[in-house]
Amino acid sequence: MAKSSEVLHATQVDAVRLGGLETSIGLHLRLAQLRAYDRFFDAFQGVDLRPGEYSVLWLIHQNPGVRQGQLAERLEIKAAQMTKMIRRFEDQGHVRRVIPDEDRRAVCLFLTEGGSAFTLRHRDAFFGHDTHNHHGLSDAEVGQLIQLLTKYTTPTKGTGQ
Amino acid sequence: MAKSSEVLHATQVDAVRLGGLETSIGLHLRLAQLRAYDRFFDAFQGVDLRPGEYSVLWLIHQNPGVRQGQLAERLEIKAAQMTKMIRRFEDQGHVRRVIPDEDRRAVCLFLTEGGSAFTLRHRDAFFGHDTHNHHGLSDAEVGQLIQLLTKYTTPTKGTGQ
DNA sequence: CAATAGCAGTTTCCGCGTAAAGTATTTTCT
DNA sequence: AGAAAATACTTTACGCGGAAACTGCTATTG
Repeated sequence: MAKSSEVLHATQVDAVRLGGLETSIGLHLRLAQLRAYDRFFDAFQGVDLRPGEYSVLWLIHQNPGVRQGQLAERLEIKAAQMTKMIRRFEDQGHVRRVIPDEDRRAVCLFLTEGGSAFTLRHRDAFFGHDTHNHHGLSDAEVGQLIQLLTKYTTPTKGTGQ
Repeated sequence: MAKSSEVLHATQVDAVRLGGLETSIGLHLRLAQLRAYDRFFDAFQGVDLRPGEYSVLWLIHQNPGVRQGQLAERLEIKAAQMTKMIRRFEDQGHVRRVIPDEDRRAVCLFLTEGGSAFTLRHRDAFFGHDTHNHHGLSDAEVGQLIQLLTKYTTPTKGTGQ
């Protein structure tokens, strides 16, 4: 019965005619990103953290004193969203905000001791789920995929074809 | 001055040490999807439509009478979200909902005349932005990218790695 | 054929992500 | 130096997207 329902299930999905949508990069990107999310949450079960949040913690760990705006720009997170995220991290005791004397508009970010421990504790969960064990893709394929995504994201202006 | 600020700008972004994040598929997928969104909105200037919404209209156009659940499953849109989207389309006069006698729980979807015209009118904007003119990627690269994304999204279970 | 389980879709509630406006500080221009 | 512009972030308001609970209909089961 499980089998027959699965077959029926597959039949229904395949029954939808895509009419050209099957070659839509946008749709494939969406579906791929949903998988990436699933895998992240599998690796971070019960931790209540999102991929973007771990990325921010990791970058602060790698760049102590980095400014919010630099992280926002690099990760293409909007400034408003970054403010809220950092506020949450501050409330959780993971991140410390420092207003530098050199420019009192800016905010420099540091991990607390607890935040650093947290970040390192989940390092393998994050990079393991994403950098290694790429769920069916060989290392070469991962390299190719990243290269193609980068090319799609950053159209070559000067050196391009 | 524009030039010097651009240089400074680039310097700041490059100053962020990624520490392994540069090979994160998840991050690259996010950045690529943001570009796909940008390009869609460029192509649909002033139309107030999102990629997922056009996809749904297109699939209804290709599959008159298709059920909400089938679209939701194929596009991995949650049922709750699909309900709201279809409601909006109905309010705009693009889509007609029909409860079939064969199963009065279900909802079958049809484009109205206006909805069909709307969908066809923007067909090139959608497929042009996404299927052709892939912003720096050759046709072969697009094929490769889609193949890799598909493989990432749907890990081969039976045939193994 | 009534009771139970399952299904298709809807409603409610909540949080994230964004745009736009606001605040405080620094830089530029004259 | 003082006015204007730019910068770095914050606040506010709003819509989308998701989880969970709910409604109404259909299929199963004893």
